[in-house]
Amino acid sequence: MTTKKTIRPKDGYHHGDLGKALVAAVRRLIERDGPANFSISEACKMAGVSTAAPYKHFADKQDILNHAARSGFEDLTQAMAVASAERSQGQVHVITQMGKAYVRFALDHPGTFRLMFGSSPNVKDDPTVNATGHTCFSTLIQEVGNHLGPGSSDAQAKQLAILLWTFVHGAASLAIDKDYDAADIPVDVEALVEQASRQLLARHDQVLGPPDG
Amino acid sequence: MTTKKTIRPKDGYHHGDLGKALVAAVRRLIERDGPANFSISEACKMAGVSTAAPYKHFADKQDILNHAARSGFEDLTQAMAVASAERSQGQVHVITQMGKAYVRFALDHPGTFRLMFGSSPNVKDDPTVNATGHTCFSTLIQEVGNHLGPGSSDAQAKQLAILLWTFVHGAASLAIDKDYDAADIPVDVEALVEQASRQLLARHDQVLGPPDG
DNA sequence: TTGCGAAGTTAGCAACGCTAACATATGTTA
DNA sequence: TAACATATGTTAGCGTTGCTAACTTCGCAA
Repeated sequence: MTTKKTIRPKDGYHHGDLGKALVAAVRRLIERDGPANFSISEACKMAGVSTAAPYKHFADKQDILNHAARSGFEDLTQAMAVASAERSQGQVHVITQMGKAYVRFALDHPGTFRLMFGSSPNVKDDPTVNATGHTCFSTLIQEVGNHLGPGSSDAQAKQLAILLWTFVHGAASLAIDKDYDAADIPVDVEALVEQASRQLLARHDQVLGPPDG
Repeated sequence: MTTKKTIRPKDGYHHGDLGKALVAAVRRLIERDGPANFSISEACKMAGVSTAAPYKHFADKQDILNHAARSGFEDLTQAMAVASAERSQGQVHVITQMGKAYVRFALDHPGTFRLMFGSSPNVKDDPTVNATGHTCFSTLIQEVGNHLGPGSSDAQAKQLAILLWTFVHGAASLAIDKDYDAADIPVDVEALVEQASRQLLARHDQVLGPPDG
C-alpha cells in the first residue's frame, strides 16, 4: 500500500524526485489536453504535491515545458536512430524509414511534437533543447550524404535533407492537426512519405539547374 | 478628435460594430503574442470596452478565435486566388505560384496561420471555417487537374494536390516556427517551394507504380 | 546533537475567462 | 411624442491559474 504504482514514490513530506515526476506528468497532460491547455496545477495534483512545489525545481511554466520538450527530442532522436539502424531489410531506403519514424513519433506523441516544433520561441532558445534537436537533424544529413555518395558536397546533403524534412514535417503536422480530415481526404501518411521521399530523392543531380526555362 | 482612427468608431455608450472590431483586435494580438498568449482582456482594452462586452457578440473565447480563423481563411483563399489568376507571365507554373502565396501568407500572418491550422480541433469543427478551408483547397485541386490534363482522374488530382500541400505546409510551418533557424540552416522558402514543386509535379505518371522494386 | 540547506507547505496577489445583475442607447409602435 | 422591447454596453464577483513570500519539515554532515 505504501508503494503504489503512481508517479509519487514516497508518502512522506519529501517527494523523492519531483523534477522527473513533473516532467512525466507534463508529458501526459500535454498529450491529453494539448500544450496550450496544460496547467501546472493539474500536474501537481497528478504528482501529489502543492502548486508551489514545482518552483523549487523549475523557474517557471516555460522552464517546465522546455524540459518536457527536451525529453521529447531525446525520444525522437532515439526513434530515428533506431529507424536508421534497422537497415536489415534493405528494400526500402533508410531515409524513408527515418521519415516514417518522424511521422510515427508525431502521431504517437502529438502534444509533445507540437511542443517541440510549435510556436513558442522559448523552447528553441533553451540551449540543451537546441543541442538535442541538432543531434537529431545531423543524423538525417549524414544518411542523406551516404545516399548521395562520396562525391557529394556537404551543402548538397544539407539541401536535400531540408527538402525531405520539410515534406515529412508537413505530413506530420497536417496529420496530427486533423487538417487532412478537415479537408475530407483520407491519407495514409506513411505511404505519402514513401512516395514523396522517392520523388524528392530521385534525379537530385538534375534539379540543380537554372530555376526556370 | 471625436473620430480618431482607432478601432473604436464612436465615443458613446455603444460601440458601433464591436464584433468586427474585436476580430480585428484579436488578429493583431495574435500576430503580436501568438494564439496561445492571446487574452480577451487585451482585445477589450484595444477596442475600448469592458471585459464583459465581448460576450454579447461571441459565446466564448473559442468562438472569438474561430471568427478570427475564418477571417484568416478568407484572406488566404483570396491570396491564392489572386496568385492563380496571375498567370500572365506564364514562365513559372501556376501551382508553384499558389504554393508561394501560401507560404507568403504564413510568413506575413504567422499567428493567424497557426490559429487556422494549429492544434485546436474546435477551430475546424466550426462549419463556416471548414467551408472556407474547403473552398481554398478545391482551388488547388482544380489547378492540379488542369495541369494533369483532361485525361486525368479526380483522384489523381487530389493525390497530387495533397503531396504539394503537404510540402508547402511543412515549409510554412518550419519557417514561421523558426525551426530552420534553430537547425542553423539559412533557407529561402520560396526557392525551396519552387524546387519541390518542380520535383513533385514531374513524372507524375511514373510514381503510380508498385511501391518498391 | 545540532544546525543548515533542500524541498516541501499554506496564504495570498494579480490576471484571466466567464456570469449575473444592472444601465443605457436605439428604434418601433401607439 | 411617449413608452416599451431589445440590443449592447457597464460593474461586481466567482473560480482558476501562474507565481511569490513566509513558514515548516526533512535529511545529512560537522
